Amino acid sequence: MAKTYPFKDIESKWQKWWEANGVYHAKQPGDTDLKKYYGLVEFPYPSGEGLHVGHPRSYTAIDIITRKKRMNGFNVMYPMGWDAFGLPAENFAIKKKVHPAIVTEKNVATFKRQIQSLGTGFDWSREINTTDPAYYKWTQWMFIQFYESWFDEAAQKAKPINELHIPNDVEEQGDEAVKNFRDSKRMAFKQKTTINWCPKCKIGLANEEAQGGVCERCGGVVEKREKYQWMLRITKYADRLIKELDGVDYLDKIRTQQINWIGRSEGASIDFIVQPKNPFDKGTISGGTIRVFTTRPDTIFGATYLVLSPEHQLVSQWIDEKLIENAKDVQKYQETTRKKSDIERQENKEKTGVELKGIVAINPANGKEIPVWIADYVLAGYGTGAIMAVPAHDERDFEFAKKFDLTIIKVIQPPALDRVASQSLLTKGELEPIKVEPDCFAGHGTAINSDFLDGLETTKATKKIIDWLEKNKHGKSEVNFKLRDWVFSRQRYWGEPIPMVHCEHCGWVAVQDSELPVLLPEVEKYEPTDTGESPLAVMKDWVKTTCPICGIDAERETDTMPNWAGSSWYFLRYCDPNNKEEFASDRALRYWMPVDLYNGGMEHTTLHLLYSRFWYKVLFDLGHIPESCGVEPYGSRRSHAMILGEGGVKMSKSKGNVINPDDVVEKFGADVFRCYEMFMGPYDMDAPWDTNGIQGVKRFLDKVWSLADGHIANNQPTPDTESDNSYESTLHKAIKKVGDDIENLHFNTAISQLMILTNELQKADHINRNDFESYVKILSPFAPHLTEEVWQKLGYKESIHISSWPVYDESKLIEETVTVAVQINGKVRAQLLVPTEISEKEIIAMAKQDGKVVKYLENKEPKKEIYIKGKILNFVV
RNA sequence: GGGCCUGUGGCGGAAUUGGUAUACGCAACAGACUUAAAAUCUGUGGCCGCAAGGCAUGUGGGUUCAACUCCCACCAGGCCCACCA
Repeated sequence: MAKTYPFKDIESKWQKWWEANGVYHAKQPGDTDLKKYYGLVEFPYPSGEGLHVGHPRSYTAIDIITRKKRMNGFNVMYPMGWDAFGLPAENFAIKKKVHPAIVTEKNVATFKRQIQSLGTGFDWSREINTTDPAYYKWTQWMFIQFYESWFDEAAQKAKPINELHIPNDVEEQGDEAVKNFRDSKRMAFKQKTTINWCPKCKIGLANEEAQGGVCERCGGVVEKREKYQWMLRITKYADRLIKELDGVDYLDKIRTQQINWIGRSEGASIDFIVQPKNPFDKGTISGGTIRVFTTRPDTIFGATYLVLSPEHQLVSQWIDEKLIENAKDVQKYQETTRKKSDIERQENKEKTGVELKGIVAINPANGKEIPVWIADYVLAGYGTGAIMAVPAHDERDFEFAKKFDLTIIKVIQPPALDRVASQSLLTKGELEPIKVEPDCFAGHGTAINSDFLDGLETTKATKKIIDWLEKNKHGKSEVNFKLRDWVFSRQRYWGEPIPMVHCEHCGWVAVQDSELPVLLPEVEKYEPTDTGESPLAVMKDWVKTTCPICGIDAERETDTMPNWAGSSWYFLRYCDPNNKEEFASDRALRYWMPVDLYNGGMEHTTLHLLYSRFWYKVLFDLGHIPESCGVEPYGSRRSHAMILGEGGVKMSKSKGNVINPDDVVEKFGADVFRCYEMFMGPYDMDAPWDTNGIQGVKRFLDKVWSLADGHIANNQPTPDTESDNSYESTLHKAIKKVGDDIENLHFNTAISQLMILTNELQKADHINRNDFESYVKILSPFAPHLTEEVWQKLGYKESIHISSWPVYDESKLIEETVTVAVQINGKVRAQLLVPTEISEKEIIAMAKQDGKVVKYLENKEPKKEIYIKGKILNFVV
């Protein structure tokens, strides 16, 4: 009587029925009194490769959770859409001369067909696409909100630019000064930054196209080039992006990765006065001040030289002022650094540098004159782009000092020794403590002695020296971040046009709201131009426009937005996807936000997750998101893992081990596919694909099918309530465990419990109708098609997926008898089958009668008797 | 170099607060049905040993009546960041 689950006849039938009946369509506030549940998976980039078997793993996982929530009585929203701007479509367009929009449309159709064949309960009435002008209109509108706002440090929030107070001295300098002041504060601003430039292809590359410092297209080495780019001031939110994580439930590793990426470090900025070395010039020409950042100001007595990054502004300035004696060497070094690729920097960490001859810096603490160098181990982009080198307490400085034979002064201060660097240097025996000689303080103002910090532990010493620096105006305490501002320009075609106009007279001006969206024009060539400008730059008709303020001829911005733009706010659009007046109504946002559960890959933890949190906070601060939604968009964040090829290696075309979801669905059906992906291992861990493993899951569902078949065949018309059944405790245990496991994303153990229950039910000669229905219900999130078919065969006209989740009976979880293991000195020696409620006294007495126990006790009286109810009885002799 | 994670049978993996290690599934073996095979069903199964018993959760220590679980040190593998002062 073995029957195979006939998925081919069943699955597409129910998929159509569900869609036609709107089973998964979420109701808007006002149409329902139910509480909401918003489950979200990262929307895919519809690549030409089609769906990967990794996609369904997370789609199914969140599908299972949202199905259960719906059965628990929530108004569930589980939407899906397309993050469809991006490089692959554009590169394909360049190669094959097909419009990216056409390629994208085709890919979306494929993805949608594939996802729909899986029976995932997405609300397709809310489908969105980032390349749809009706969508990117709002992406552009939001960019303008960034442009029209500034960050108020005191209030720690973004505010409209017209609330920016203009200081009197700026106001006195006239309109131009006021305008510049405003522009310098905007959340979106244009700035010169370095981009990756491929000299062979003559194009600017995105970071992801220039991985490892090599051009993705030609394999050539990528150079750095300076270009004006639109930037978003995410660094202003660095503190809040860390602090406000406290209010959300993120997986620990996601939280720490975000915090590390932002990279907050506390320390001090210290000013070193620079002077010409020649004593005759002293006092006549001033070299200015070099500001450095350090996390260890307490080691200042060991600072024996300064290092600037080769790109440091002051270097060129000094050359112009003819202060540098070896200007030629210095310029040569600057040039080599500029040409150095990231690869070279990474592979060769050998220290290089050039001394700036002709100038010296004064250590403000002890007044000593120290040399100034430039070296590429100091990064222009971090801190002030300059450091005080303390070779005795920093390994990099130490290496550098050894190589160029610079002074190394060990600060005699025990607390400094706890630093890993100095410790390892000391144990290597390479460092002899050197006491600073008193005569080197001579001549330079407010010098103090290094005894100043003696005996203080690091934190106290740091505080004391900062106080001293502040009092004497040599520096101040400062916090620095690794996080950089967000480079928002791309010289590409397939992205949202940045809605800005440049006017000779008014400067940069935002396009008026009524003119949005700024549509992507049709172009003939998708290649970026030789000058590194966007392909849009050659569209003279499109570029030419008039200034929204003064009306004279003006030009459009030709750069487009990065991929990350559309995905920074898509979860807001789902709340109200067809709204033509706003990106979403207040009412819809108040009801749906924040997202209850957001799932995505670890690879998006640092970029997408951070960007979208930032984007949301700015909109929130500006009042575009209701207060009641809170400052964070995602209430909880979880992460899926990868599905590997057979044998545990990454799936790739070149290895030929790619599994196509279509083939799996064709051969086994969607329910088997879903259950298999949930059963293969813990959800948050990588798991290899196993063709045999899927066979086992198929057997399981076949078993369920024939069980149901048998049950329905001798189905009673009315529900019976017979309750003396052997499977009962297993059933109630399963209701509890499957429910708990779903909430905790432990899908693999939920399925194993369902297998155990199925095996048990198979042995039973009679199953009560109520019990059988509970069984089908708890299976339904995993195998939605099969269970729907069974459900309707049981006579129901409504979907099983809107039925209610069964409740387990606590009293039925407890079995009447249990097996207790009896241990002697922690080793199991006997098993006793006893009534669950047996008392400690009784079981001890019983155990002592047991032959094996008697043997191992060897007539000795136990020193200790430990009984853990229903589990273990341990005799210690 | 820094951060995070993982080591349990032939394989994927279970083990809720420390309480019978190896659930569930795969593969394997034996049997039933069949002319035969597939499918299905029943059974066996950590390792050594005839057995009694002993040894087993990467390695070595520790805490405990009791450790996959907690602590310390180490080894192996993976991922991310990487000259971040």
